Amino acid sequence: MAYRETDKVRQRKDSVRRRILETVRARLGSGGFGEATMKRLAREAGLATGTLYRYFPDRTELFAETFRVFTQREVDKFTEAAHGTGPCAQRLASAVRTFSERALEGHRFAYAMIAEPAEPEVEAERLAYRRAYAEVLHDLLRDGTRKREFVVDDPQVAAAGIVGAIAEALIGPLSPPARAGVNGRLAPRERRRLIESIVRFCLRAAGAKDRHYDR
Amino acid sequence: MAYRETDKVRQRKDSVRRRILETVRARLGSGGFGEATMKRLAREAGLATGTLYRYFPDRTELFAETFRVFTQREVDKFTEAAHGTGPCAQRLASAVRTFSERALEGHRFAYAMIAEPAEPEVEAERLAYRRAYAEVLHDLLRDGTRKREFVVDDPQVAAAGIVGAIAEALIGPLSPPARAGVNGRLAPRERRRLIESIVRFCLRAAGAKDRHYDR
Amino acid sequence: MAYRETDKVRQRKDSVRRRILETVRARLGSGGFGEATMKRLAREAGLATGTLYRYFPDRTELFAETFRVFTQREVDKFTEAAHGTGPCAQRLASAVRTFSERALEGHRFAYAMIAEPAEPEVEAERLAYRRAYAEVLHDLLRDGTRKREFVVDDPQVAAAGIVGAIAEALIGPLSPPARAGVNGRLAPRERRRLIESIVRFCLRAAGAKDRHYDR
Amino acid sequence: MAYRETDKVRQRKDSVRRRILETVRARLGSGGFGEATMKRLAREAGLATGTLYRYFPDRTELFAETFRVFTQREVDKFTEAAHGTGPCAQRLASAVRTFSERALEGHRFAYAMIAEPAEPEVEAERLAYRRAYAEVLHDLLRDGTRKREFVVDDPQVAAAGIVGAIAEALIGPLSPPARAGVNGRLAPRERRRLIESIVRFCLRAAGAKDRHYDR
DNA sequence: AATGAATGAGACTTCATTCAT
DNA sequence: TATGAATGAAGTCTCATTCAT
Repeated sequence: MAYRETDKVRQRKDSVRRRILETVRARLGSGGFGEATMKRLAREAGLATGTLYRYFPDRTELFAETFRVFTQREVDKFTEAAHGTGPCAQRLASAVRTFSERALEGHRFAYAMIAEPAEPEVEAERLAYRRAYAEVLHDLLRDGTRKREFVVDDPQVAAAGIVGAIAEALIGPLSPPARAGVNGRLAPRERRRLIESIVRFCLRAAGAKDRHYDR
Repeated sequence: MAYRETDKVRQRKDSVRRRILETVRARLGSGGFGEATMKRLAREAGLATGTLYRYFPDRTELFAETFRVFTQREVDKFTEAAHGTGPCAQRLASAVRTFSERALEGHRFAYAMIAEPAEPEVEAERLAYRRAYAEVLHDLLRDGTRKREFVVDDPQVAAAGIVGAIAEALIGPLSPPARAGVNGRLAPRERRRLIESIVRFCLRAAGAKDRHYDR
Repeated sequence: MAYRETDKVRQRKDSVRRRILETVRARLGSGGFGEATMKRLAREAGLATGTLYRYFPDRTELFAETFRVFTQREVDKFTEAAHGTGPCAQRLASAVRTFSERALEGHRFAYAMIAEPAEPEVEAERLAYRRAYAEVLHDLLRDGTRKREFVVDDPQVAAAGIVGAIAEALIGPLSPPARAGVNGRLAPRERRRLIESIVRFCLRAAGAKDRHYDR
Repeated sequence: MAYRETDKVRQRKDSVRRRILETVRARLGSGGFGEATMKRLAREAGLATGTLYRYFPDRTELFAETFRVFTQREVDKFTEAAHGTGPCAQRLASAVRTFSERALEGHRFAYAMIAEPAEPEVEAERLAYRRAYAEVLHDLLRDGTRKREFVVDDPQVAAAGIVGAIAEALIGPLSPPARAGVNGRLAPRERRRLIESIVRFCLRAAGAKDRHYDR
């Protein structure tokens, strides 16, 4: 019986690949690049070192691909939230909430995605990540300005500013650990309050007339 | 006579120490942690590797101290700008300008100070750095709110948001390279315009009634 | 019918085996041992890595067998040329020409066969290769000496010397690239001239009275 | 007391460098490139791995430098022998003896120097090595031909041929182990006889009229 | 019988740190 | 006190070999 790349094999390969990417994400999310050695990643994925190299040509590309995959996922959610049909302020509020909630989940990973300097290939992915967010916001802000729902001088600056504001408010020193409970996580109640604070801040920064789009 | 000699020696040691810290700053400012090897830092400071260890116990502490020293310097300037006697909006504008200008100067260094994940000791310094900024802003925002010059729901969130907004708008994808001229630097005109955009964004985010504190 | 099936299978296996050996030869002939990884060889033979191990127990034995097979082929040609019925000098000239021409064809492969140090098992094959040539020459030189056509003090040394002289003159620095035309190959005219120079050198080294056995 | 590269330190460094090169030579001389790993070389030189990299930028350059150093030494001796004032045949005999004796000492090392394919940088050194020998011989053969002491058709081919003949006769299968005594070395008596056989072969190959330049 | 995914030892190289001079 | 030579642990990556499919 000749060897065939059966469905089973292909599924298994896909699953291994996903497992590797998920492992990288987890490690970046708790220790940053410094701790993400190939050997350690392999061990944590339950594989041999060499196996990583069957799926990705080198360490750089492994990280770049991780960024690509998870960026896409995040940006999709974000875009979906921002592209509703309701009032712009409502859509902005929804987008900010989405971003915030997902970032609070993947704390340090979002951090690594947004901030951690790395090799040029990775920087390129990071750039795409930030830009994707900024662009979605940019469109939303311009739309809102046209419709007189927002007052924004420079939509590009405002878009970047909102992204940065959320990130900083979420992962900066004010919230965790400063506001964190045990094990560095916010209690659900605190967390909701923090997010709504951020939402209001962003709405105000966008010059939204109506800032009452509470859930 | 003996103690005079001692004095001279101390001065010399201080000077070497400052030189080392300045070298670290310069290197972080053009290459990040990755390129900041002890050997290279020593060479760039005109010293031998071993000499660095006479001034700092290890690499971690060298970076931590660098952060400490330059954080203090930056925060001092920032505080000075924020602590004037004029209207709060004017003081906020001035503080934002100060932060922005200094960050644009020391681009990558500010980046490293704000963003680059590192060992816990360094993270602690970074935390202090961000917190120092946030606290100055926090005070200013509360002051402004009391005086009815600002409208802010949660001063802590707003403070962090403003810090993040500035950082993102400055070092995010919007500015260099997207807005950059040749060699990655903004032309003075563009640069002024960018900073004023950021100032207006922050004033609005603070709910400032009067947003016309142009220079 | 069963045994016919078996026959067909055997033929197929032989054909695969030959294909593998030919692939090894080709790779050694253009890249040496360094580039001859099992994976690459498998790919170039149109097989999977594992399949190589069904035909040869390990890498060492694969190379050893390659040497064995091609050595035999070369030595056969050489022996045929040396074993004619004409004058010894003529036969020597013919043998030298044969060796030279074949070596110039399979440049790097001959090189690998003659020179490249390797594991003991391969060295053993290489030894056989060199010895086979030397023995054929040895017989010819003794024959010629008895018939007073040659003057040779020590036929063993002379035989080895002639083998070495040919090899060196062909693959040493004198010929390619020093004498080579484009793409490292001698023009046919130059090539003929080089070979005839070598022939004359060998004839003289054998003390041949008559050295005019030009083609 | 400021640090100064004292003579003692410099001498020590020179000595370490020589020790490393000698270690490489020894290892190439008994195992070839395959066994010459950086770790093993370091251990055999009594150093740490990293120390090798203080003296040579990488493995390739370490080998290239080894070749350079020992090539020069060998070629110097060879040239000295060939450049006497006596009859050409005598000088050829002397040069051949020199080459042979030294090659018999450093058996496999000479082999590695002459034959083992390696990275381009090493190949370049090897080329220089062979060419240096060939050139010295080439000059001698031309000189002898002018003075009617030699009869040679193509001095380049003859020069290469003589180099190859010596190498093959010495390190080929005929001599060790075939002719070797215990531990792969020739007895002094056998050794002298072998060398004189080679000398006579070379003299005849050069068409020397007088072939009696025994020691 | 054939496949190629997986393995893991081992190669080269870097670099923070120590210590004799 | 300053130097920089030496160290060796640890990182990335390769590749011969095994084995479930």
